[in-house]
Amino acid sequence: MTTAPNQSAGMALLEWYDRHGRSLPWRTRQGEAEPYRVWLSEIMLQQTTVAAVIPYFERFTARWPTVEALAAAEDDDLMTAWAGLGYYARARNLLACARTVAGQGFPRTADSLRQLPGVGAYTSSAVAAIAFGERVPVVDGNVERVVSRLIKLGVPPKTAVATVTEAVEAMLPDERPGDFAQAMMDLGATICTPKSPACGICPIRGWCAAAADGSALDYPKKLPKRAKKTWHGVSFVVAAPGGRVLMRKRPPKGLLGGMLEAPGSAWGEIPDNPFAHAPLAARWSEAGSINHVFTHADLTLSVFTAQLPRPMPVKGCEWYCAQTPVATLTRKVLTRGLATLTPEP
DNA sequence: CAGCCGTGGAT
DNA sequence: TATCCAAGGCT
Repeated sequence: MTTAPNQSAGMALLEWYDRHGRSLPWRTRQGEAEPYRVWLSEIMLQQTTVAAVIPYFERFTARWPTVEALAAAEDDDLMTAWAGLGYYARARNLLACARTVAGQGFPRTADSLRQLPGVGAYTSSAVAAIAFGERVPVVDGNVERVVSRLIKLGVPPKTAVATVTEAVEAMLPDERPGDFAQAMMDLGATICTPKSPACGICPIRGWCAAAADGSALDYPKKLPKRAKKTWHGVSFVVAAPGGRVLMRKRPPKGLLGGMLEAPGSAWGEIPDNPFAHAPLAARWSEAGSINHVFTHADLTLSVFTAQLPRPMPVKGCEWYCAQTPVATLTRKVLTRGLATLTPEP
């Protein structure tokens, strides 16, 4: 029989964190971190790996060193800087949030942070704990997994938020709530991993019911996964001299909201007449197709391409530099189309 | 509240 | 290739 997670486990975890915690660009060595950097990193890290975030974080903080600087950014510049990172609603919320906070500083409690756009239960508590030292439980995916194993939680953690939160509160030390939150996440990221947990070197295995009977891989219990849709569509890559390419801006909300794309059809059933969706009359070349995986759908786009002698006005579209940062899907389409126009030897 | 919302890396 | 999944939030 193991001891249920308690404050001693929390303190053991803090000692481990002091020796083995990761060094990351948004972390400071001692004391409270800059709220701006903590908030920015937490938004970027939503459902996004540390490795993917780091270069974006470095670029953002170099270009916009303060929340006031970020608040003064143009919408298009912000979206362009975010291009490739995904979940673009985060970028729109980021800017709205910065403009709300600029000049008066961030709210300093989880409850007040929670009112900001794009800041939910996790992010509000994480920023409050890490940047302002509020003693609140922080529950992310890592913590859900760690706790599921500690107490052998028999249901998916999303369906037992109160139980998970109570377990974290039971462990929460009196001091250093921010370090404790980051320690839990580091433990989940480096020791208590999804597929190969290193229970043998875990600093809190003495409190872990799953480690005690070798059942860590049975947790967390998973929700049944839902079926994916398959979408089809057509895209048209139109090039003009000077490295120009024709694009349009997607509607501000929804999938890839506010991002640039090559003109073409809506996505769904296979279009019966692809050229009905062409932005203009031209001699089209087939450029093959590209595949793209969204969280909830697989997309296949047939790409057609044409070269114009010069840029000309097209309703609903504008001409852009082909190197403009765009969402990954659009980058795939442009690359495919432009490669067909200028084939490699 | 279950579905929507990106992407890239690991296995 | 298929699948999972990574510091979630919104509706």
